Amino acid sequence: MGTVTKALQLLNHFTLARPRVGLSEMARLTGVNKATVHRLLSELQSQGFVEQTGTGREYQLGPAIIRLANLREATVPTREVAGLVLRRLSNATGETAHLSLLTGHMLSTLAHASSAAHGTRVIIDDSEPLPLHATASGLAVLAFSPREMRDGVLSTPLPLITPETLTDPDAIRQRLTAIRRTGLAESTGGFEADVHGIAVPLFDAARACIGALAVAAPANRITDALTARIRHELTAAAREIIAL
Amino acid sequence: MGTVTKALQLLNHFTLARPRVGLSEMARLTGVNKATVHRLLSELQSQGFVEQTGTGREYQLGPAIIRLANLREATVPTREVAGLVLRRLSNATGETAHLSLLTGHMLSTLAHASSAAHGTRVIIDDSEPLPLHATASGLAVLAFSPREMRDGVLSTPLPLITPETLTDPDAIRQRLTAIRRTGLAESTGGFEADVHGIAVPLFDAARACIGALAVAAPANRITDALTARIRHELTAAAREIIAL
DNA sequence: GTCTTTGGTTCATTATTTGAACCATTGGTT
DNA sequence: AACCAATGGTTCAAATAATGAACCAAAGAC
Repeated sequence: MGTVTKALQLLNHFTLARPRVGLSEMARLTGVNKATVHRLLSELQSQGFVEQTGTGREYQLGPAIIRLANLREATVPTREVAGLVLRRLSNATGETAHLSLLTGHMLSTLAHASSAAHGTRVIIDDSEPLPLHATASGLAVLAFSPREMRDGVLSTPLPLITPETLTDPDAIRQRLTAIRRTGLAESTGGFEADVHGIAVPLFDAARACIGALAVAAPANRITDALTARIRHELTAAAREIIAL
Repeated sequence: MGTVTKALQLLNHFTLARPRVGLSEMARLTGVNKATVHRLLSELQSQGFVEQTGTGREYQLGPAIIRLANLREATVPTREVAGLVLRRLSNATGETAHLSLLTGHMLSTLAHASSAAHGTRVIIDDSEPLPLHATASGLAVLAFSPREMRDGVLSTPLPLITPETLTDPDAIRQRLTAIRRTGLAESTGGFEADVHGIAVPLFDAARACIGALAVAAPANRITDALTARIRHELTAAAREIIAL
């Protein structure tokens, strides 16, 4: 694994629940030598990708990321375009819709929209990475990704996120062939308990799978009629997205 | 220079004016070998920090940056807090205020606010990096940074951005000692023609200079009364910011 | 006061990065 | 249609930078 990759992966250990991470803790989390972590963090810090808090102890994400995000938004207005589609999709289904793109071996949620149709709804956290094996979106992407990628993901141990998470590689492969047949992925409670997700894959101009569009609903609200409606709206919305 | 730093610096060559960059062009822009650039971009791509457009030619900033920015905003609400102060500052002065933080050898603008008091106003682009030698904010930071940093910046050739840009290291050093005395930096037209900037440095809990707070006004509107007002409001606002 | 953990540094060993030269492909020019 | 000059991408020996065990000093915890 390249040094750059290693450095960038450090950033993935900052989460909502753990926004600040100390040097030793980061070494423990990543299994990388402390000296190495220190050098990588120093380089990230010198470029503003992380910064040290207050009196200089723990590390947290830095301001350079904000600047680059502003630039990305200004030049690649995916999010704006996606916003329109997502709002329509969430209104049409009465549920929460989100669009997530492949970044490394996980999905980054680009944008989401939820409907006011019900008092309860699924909440999406745009800053939380989605695992490929435990979400409908992830399965959709996995199903339509190149074989090497699939093998890469399924050959590493798959974390159990909820008691319902599918972690058996063979069982997942079976699911994936079914998904390839239908073009639709579904998953219940594999990432968040009581959440049912339905997702379709998204492709770029070179026909490579780059992400997924999904609708998530509270599991108890799921009926055949609702899934049928969601499936229909999803495929329609996906066609719109393709015309980026 | 470390490999990670080199990779991260590639990202700085994406700008509003040049959002997509090809492999050869990036090699030319950075002076790095094409093969090296290719490997670095591949690593950045594998983590979603850049992506290739459409049929796979040029590179552009990737979606992972958006996810991290969301996370940074959610966990380090600097921008929200800064927004309040900036709005007050811009209202009090009738001009445009912005807060920028040091990232590497440049400043990243975290947030800005402008006033509706006049028909003309300075426009701030949050995605544009500010050079240290050509802006009031940059001079403020430079003046209060450690000597090694100052020497590092002033020993490399300083680009002429407008005809007015100060590029002579000795002249700049003189300005910096004056700035250290007053605690205030001013600059006219060094970065954008007809823009007058006034800035104060910001420090973290360890008393290290981490950025600057600034007010920018059209040069033709500048009077002694206005600069006095801006200076007063700036120092007041800076005190608020310190209490992050 | 001692013990443990923290952030950070050192330096010989090791593995990765580097770049000149090299393809294959595309798009423009004559 | 032949040619030329770009492009994105690849190869491999040589050079360089990354690595990690051991080591500090400082700060909490007990």
